[in-house]
Amino acid sequence: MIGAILTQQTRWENVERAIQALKEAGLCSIRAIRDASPGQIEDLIRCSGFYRVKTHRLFHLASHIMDTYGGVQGMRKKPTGELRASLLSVHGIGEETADSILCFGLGRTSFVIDAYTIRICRCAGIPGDRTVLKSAFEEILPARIGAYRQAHAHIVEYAKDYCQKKRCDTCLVRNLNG
DNA sequence: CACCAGGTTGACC
DNA sequence: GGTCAACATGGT
Repeated sequence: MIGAILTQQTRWENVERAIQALKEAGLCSIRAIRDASPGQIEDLIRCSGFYRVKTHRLFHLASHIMDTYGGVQGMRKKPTGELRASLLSVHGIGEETADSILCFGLGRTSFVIDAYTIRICRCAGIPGDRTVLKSAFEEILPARIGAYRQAHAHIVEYAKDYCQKKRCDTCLVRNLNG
């Protein structure tokens, strides 16, 4: 969940270092973050960029979870749809981050649609916005969490190698809205 | 030095 | 309802 916030518009390699720093400081948990000082969190996650806004977002998420569910454990028995709406109500958490938390954090079969996925679908001639593509993937994928995680991971890996700026200029799909 | 990165929000037309 | 800058550091 913490990684989902930190990776917003940021390479995962930089996020890993921030998470390692949080762990070494004993602050890599929802409760610990809620009770930490903002300055300390800022220093620890600096290497993941946007450290001030991300610190705020971590606090928003942490206090929301503690206040609403009493902790991460309290989220386990709730239905996925309810959790998703709940997460989306947190300032700084949009659809991708919410699905990322559900899929990779809580093991729910809620497919993550990121900018790469939309871009690749455009390259492949598959139209539709995030909502349409999410439904399409969820109809196709087997209802196993491993399948959801791997499919997303494979798309990101593929995009890094083949859908970067140069190649995408070739297939004219730079504009995600067009 | 220029450009980009798995996103979200709020301001402005 | 669409477009755009802000957020900030690290890598190529």
